[in-house]
Amino acid sequence: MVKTQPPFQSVNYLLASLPRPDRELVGRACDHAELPFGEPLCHPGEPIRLVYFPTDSYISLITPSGASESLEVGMVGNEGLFGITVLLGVKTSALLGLIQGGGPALRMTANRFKLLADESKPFRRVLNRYLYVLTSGLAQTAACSRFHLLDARTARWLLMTQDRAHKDTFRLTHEFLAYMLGVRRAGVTEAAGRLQAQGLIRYSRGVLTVLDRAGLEAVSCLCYGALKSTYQDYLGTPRNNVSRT
Amino acid sequence: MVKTQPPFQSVNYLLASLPRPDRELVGRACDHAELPFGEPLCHPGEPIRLVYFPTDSYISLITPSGASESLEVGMVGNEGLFGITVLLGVKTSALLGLIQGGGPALRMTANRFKLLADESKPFRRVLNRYLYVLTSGLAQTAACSRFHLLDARTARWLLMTQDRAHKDTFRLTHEFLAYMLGVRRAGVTEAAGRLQAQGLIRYSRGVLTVLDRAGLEAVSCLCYGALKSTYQDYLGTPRNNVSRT
DNA sequence: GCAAAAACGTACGCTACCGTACATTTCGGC
DNA sequence: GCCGAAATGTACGGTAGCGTACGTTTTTGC
Repeated sequence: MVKTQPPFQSVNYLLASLPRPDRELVGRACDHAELPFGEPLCHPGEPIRLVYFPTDSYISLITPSGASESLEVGMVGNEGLFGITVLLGVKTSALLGLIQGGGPALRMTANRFKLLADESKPFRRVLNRYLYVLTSGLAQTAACSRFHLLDARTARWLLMTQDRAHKDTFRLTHEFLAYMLGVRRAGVTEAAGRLQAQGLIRYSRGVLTVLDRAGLEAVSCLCYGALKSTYQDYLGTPRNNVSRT
Repeated sequence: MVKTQPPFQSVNYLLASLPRPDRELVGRACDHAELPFGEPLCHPGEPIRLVYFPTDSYISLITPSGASESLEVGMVGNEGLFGITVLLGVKTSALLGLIQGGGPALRMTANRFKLLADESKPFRRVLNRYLYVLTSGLAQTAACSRFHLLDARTARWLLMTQDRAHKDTFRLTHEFLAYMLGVRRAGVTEAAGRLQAQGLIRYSRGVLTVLDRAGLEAVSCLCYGALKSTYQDYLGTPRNNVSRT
């Protein structure tokens, strides 16, 4: 809502959806941060000192189940925020927050965040709903990673990432994607190879380009659409829309 | 070896952990219900009109990902409640609530619940923490069902169920367990057969008995212990303990 | 007491993915 | 322009669980 010469998507939807007074109240509590690509934002078990509202960055939420067992269970872009559990009075992260797309974000201290949530009813309302949506996503992801084939899951992941990257080219290695999906790197190479052979994507040495979104959606499991429409249902209503000043 | 007649675990830990005034305030809003075995408590998409605090019953939370794809992502016994999303102002269930162990529960209307949560700070505190714990469980389950072998998952499930059943014998068919774990019925038959051959359980036509808890814990994945200690961390502290009057 | 259904046992080919290993290509640093 | 590291390609035996089908046993309903 401030941001002087941002390249592109300099809005966080959660904040933008607030009525003006609340938006300004919350906005004043924020400062800007630049999230560096590939860095962990918060390790599991660590205290959450700051909450982040990505504007043109995005973060993976990863469950650290065991030594080599890891799985992405959620994704935070400019449609959400990192650190929502603070709303519940829990200032410890259960998940690993990994900066998946570097870029700008707004942030504030966890304490300030909690106070504002108590103070502003519209803010709290939006945060409650976001927490619900994120939680629904966890259940969806559980079923998805249990049942759906790698090609479909890969396609879904690429679509979700592109939505948050706001561009059709972004940094991504097979190794990293394998880590997110909880599969072998070699498995991702094969899946990605198939998608590329179908002309849906193109990639080379850590840079991936989406060529055919509709094609990816066809390959993807229905989880993509389901997650999107859940968000829409709870946070995309006219009442919460961005289109006001 | 255990109680025979009224095995009544007639306490709900969330309620019992409240300071006396709040406990009585909340208690007065409740009435008693008998949950019938095997019945759905709430279908996904349906409104949550009542929230339930099981005392000697338990409920499975199941994500309905697709036609034949289903997966249990959480379990509610007398350590929790069904309908926690009402706390977020969302009176729609995203999950299927299935009565897995019939028995008594306390309940109140969703509206009343929300009002009480706004009114009583200790109540809200406990509910917030419970929501956090349940959410952590979703992430854990996602990883578990992705990585762990069927024998381990079966053992974990049996342990978690026994904890909520408060007895070592309870109703359970292979068919139903397969539905929970998101695998074939035949697969469960094999896994359960192996556990039985090891002398850990005994079962016959829908009735299962746990013979060796320690043995089951050895077979189970670490998820069992992880979930339990997460609950303990956030809802089992002295401050929230039952041991006061 | 008998048919029908419920619960469980088992078998068999199949497939997606695993674990591991090794080769190849490209890029950045010097 | 060379070299090491990063990124990707590929291969191969192994396996857990799948889909399906068909038995067998026990319980239930009438």
